[in-house]
Amino acid sequence: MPTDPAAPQEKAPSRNFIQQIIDADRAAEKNEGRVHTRFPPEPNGYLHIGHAKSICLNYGLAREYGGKFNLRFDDTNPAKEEQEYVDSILDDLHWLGADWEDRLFFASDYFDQLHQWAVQLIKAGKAYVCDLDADQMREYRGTLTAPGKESPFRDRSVDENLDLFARMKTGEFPDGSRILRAKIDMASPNINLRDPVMFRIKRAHHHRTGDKWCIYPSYDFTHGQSDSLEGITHSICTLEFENHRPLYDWFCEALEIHHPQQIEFARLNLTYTVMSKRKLLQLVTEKHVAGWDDPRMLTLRGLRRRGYTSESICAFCERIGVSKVNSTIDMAWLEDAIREDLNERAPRALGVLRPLKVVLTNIPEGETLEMSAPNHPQKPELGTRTVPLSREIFIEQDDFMEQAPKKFFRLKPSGEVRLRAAGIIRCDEVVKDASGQIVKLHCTFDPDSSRKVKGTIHWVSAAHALSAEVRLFDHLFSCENPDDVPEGGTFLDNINPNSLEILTNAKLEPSLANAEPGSHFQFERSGYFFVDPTDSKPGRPVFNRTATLRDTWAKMKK
RNA sequence: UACCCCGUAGUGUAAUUGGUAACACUAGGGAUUUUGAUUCCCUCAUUCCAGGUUCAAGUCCUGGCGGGGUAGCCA
Repeated sequence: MPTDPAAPQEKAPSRNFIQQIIDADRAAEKNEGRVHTRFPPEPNGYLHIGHAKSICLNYGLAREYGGKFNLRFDDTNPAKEEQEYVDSILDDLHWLGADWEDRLFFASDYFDQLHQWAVQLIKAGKAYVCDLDADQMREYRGTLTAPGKESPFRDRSVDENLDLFARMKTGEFPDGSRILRAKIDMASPNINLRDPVMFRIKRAHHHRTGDKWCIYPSYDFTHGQSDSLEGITHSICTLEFENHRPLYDWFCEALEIHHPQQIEFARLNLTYTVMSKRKLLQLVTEKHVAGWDDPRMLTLRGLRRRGYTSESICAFCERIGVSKVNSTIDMAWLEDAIREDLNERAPRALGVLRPLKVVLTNIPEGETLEMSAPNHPQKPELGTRTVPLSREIFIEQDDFMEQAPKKFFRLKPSGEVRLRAAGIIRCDEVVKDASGQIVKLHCTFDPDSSRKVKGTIHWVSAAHALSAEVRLFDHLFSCENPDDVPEGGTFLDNINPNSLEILTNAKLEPSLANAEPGSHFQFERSGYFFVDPTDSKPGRPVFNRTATLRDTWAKMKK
């Protein structure tokens, strides 16, 4: 049917507040209509899902408006930064799919320019060298409710400031003995404007500039200028920098340079996890997890190893939106995003996590039947594969109940159930050991599966099964907000002791022996699994459970 | 007790800039199903509170209340 151009159009997709700002800027032809964003990580840790939100936002905006996107490392504090982090961030960004083309920058590239600008501000009487030490600085700064007082060094002459700053640079003074400050307003209600630090003396080896410098610019004296130098139009950061914006603006104006607009949005919070670098680091260093790429960690490396795809993470970031409201997203949204992606792309397989042996008494010993199973029920074009069936098979322990409730559609004594892609079995006998534990089931197999049966279960032929290690993960914390602890407690008290379960005796269909590390499968009725890229060996894959399938039965039991 | 930001279903994001609350996820129902999966339907808010302006307020004004941020020579 031809579309009628006069017909009411689909409602315009809603615009978030940043898009609205950019729309307005472009309408006013600000920056000649250009859009240029950037992602500015400090290389002092690994990227996590919260960074992904920022990356998708910045990169997405640049693409949407046909603009540019830069990657810039904010490396102004050599004491905390390392090349290792630079490398991992580069790698994670590539994986995520962000493309900065040839625009990879480092704030440390601008140290000379920043130094020059500092001299310029000194000459303009807008910056001075202060001899107060850190404790004195704090005293003079005042408090949230009380104004600060001016430093006794505030009115030094330009020449003296120039001389002192030059000597700071040449290394004449010890660390912390002097500092270069902007001369703004010690009584400002915004503490960031109470003569903030521009350059500090710090003898530390920088991962890029080595020992060239012993003075380093502060964040506030670096960030806006770096944006400016790169022609950034919209400098997007998180809410805690709101109070820094007046200072960002002050430096751009005092220096009379291109003035990007800082825009703040709410950082991502998720239930059942922590997001701060400090806490993630603590989890790693105190060995509550195996490392930065532990599949339970919401670092990009952790998610990647867990089996999350970059597409699912971007879809998630798209779905959560962006605003200035402090909010906490339900972890279920992340799980939903990966299920949605993997449901499409993951080929199906049969895998029994906790095996229970079943003897199909009417199949002769040594005989192997070849069953044909679809690789994807909704995508016949993905074809089928052969799954062997023989006298002894494994089924999931949960799929048999001796005393079954009425709604239990699986196997029970004298009951029938369908074996996926095979046939129907009837449970004739429950075999137990001396202690009453169920050892195995005796069933009869009916290859005619045209009959209607309530339940269908997965299975694996015992003689052909691949025994594999399967790792199951749960939330790292057992409550929605791990930081919600009684007096004297810490977030570590809320660690979920059962967040990792390793199954060493899972039974998988034999085709999985050749599963490629880094590939995804759905074990039918169970979940999505990822072949661990670092621990798998040829012929001996290790599977990480990325996510379970939705399970309405499990919910009914509650 | 200072300044700044923010309050819309359980969660998150919208609402053509003053025109009668939408979308997604969750939850609860139902249909289909050789995965209790997928898919598909249905149900769930008078927008923090109180005044005010207006024919009309989630949107504007005033005053409350609530949440968050800020006192590194961290970013």
